[in-house]
Amino acid sequence: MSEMRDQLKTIATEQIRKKTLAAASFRELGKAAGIKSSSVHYHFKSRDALLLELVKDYHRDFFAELKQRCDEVSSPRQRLRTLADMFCDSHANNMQCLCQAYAAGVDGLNDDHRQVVQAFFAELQQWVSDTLANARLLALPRDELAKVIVSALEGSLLLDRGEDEQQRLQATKAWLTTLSSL
Amino acid sequence: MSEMRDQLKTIATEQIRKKTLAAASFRELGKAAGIKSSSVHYHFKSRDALLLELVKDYHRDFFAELKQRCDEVSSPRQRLRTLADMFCDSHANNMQCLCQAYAAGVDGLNDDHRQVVQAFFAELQQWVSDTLANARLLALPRDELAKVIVSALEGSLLLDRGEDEQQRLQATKAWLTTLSSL
DNA sequence: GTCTATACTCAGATAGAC
DNA sequence: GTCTATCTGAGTATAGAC
Repeated sequence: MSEMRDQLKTIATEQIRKKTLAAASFRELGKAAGIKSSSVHYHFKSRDALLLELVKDYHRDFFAELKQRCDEVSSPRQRLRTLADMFCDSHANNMQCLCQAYAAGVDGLNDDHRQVVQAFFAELQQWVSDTLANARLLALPRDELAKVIVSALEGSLLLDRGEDEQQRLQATKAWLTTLSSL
Repeated sequence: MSEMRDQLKTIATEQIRKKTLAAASFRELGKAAGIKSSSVHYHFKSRDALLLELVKDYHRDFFAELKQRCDEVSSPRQRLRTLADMFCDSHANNMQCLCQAYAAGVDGLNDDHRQVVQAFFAELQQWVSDTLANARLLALPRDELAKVIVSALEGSLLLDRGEDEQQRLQATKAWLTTLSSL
């Protein structure tokens, strides 16, 4: 992979997360990287192909960071807080979740895109469910509770977008610590 | 208000909720209504003005329906289920929440838009908080729990988008019934 | 690898005829 | 109210020179 190629992907991801899916145009990417849009086509055969790569990279990088951050964290409660902190950090950097941005913009997306986006959410739910494995007294089956937790985190990040205060994110974080005898 | 004007607003809202914010262009609206895009400008002085009106109408209509649906519902638990059902119905109609679509597309929006969108979420949180007023044994202050509930509902609707199953919506709905001694 | 040039399509917006 | 015509700008994409 060339450096320019990686740079373009970095810029594209940032544009989408800070603005919208539509904001990552070949023209904008080229301008930000100092080349022409026609040159961007040398690196990516189409915009669809680029968008697909971005999700796959995001998926990989997200879980790499999550696992790294949880390396020394043993308690389920602390692991959930660590996950919530990743969402809070996104907000602090004025970034939405890439997959959530894709979900909101589906009509320009094909089946491949939808599939990888759902794969991200599914793995996130699985991670949360695994984290809850040793919890007792849960009001719901842990697979179901995991779906609620992921929805609440993604929803909080989206609803707090553009606001200074993290009112929903902090509420969700507080809620996570009350879930059970973790 | 002319009929064409109302028709254009109806079409625009549907386009945004079924597709994306960007899908509601003057050209598309005109085509769907059988007039030219230049004629749409007769009814709305700018796209920004149209978008602003749409949120205000959505806000009004959403709470009108919510209150109507809750007319004969007394128990807090049943009221929360009724709210969740409105989100499930949106999904069944392949619609996202208008305000959530706006939140995901903020970069094309101005301060006026952000303000009315946040007003919608704030009122929804207030409604949920009021509904929880008589609940006991909540793990969080009810204002905080209300934020989590709204985030979970909005997040569920978004993450389930494009999927046949309502896996997150149904999980969230089940969770709502477990909250406390409602 | 990057460029210019080009083709096509779409968007928002306005002027002026009817 | 709706039209045609037009302007400006942005987007994806390709061909071919360097």
